[in-house]
Amino acid sequence: MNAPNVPSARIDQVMCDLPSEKQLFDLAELFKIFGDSTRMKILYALFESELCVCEIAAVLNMSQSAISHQLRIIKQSKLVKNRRDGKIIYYSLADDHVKTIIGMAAEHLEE
Amino acid sequence: MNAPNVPSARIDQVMCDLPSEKQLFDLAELFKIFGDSTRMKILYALFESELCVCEIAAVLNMSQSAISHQLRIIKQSKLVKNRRDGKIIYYSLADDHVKTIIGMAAEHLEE
DNA sequence: TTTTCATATGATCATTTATTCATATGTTTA
DNA sequence: TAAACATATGAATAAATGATCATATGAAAA
Repeated sequence: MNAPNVPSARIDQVMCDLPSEKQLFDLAELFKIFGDSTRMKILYALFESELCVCEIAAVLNMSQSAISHQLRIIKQSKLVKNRRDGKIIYYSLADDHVKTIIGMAAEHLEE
Repeated sequence: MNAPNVPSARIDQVMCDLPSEKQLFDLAELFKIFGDSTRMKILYALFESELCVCEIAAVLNMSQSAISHQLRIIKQSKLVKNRRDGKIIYYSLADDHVKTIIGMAAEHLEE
């Protein structure tokens, strides 16, 4: 059940070239954000302009609560930021990384 | 509970600029691949060179079965390919998209 | 200050998912 | 052909996750 005829030196090599457990975990956590249709829709909606929670809920035709829960998750990853204007809270993309990352993935799918 | 003082025209605008339901779903499905530590480790291990299932299991210190199940999922997304050499099956990255996509995400985390 | 509106959040439930175990498939070697 | 090896796969289980409902918070308007 061990690796076959391969010198274990090669396995050690690959092993120690891996990023740290924490780095790998953080990366996976970040990608989890994109790995859900609802969150993907929210991010795409924000491509256009900043939107408040109500508007996002309207655009996705989902409940305010569901959107709010998802926004909380997305916010943790620092992919979006928000600002308050009275009782309304506007969300927007934090930077261009979102577009770039999604763009790369979209490219893969086109082939 | 509807969007506040915002003309619904803006909501319609954003709505119809969204990619199709299927495109959004496929994108999310692709990102799900990266959204798990084990699969992330497998992909990183394959950055170096092609590896057989046994080797990957050794590198990640996990069971052959667990790795095989995950490879099946990754293979569906066409991110990896494989070739058979006798009883050994070698897996490798299908193209450079994996590196690019992960690279972009890693950049986001570095800030 | 009471009401209303926009958003956030805790609990719950149903679904999805990752691993394990047992076993099947397919290839090589004795 | 039988035994050994590498990989794949189905069933089962525990843990994670997303939506809903009810309710809390916080700000503006009446």
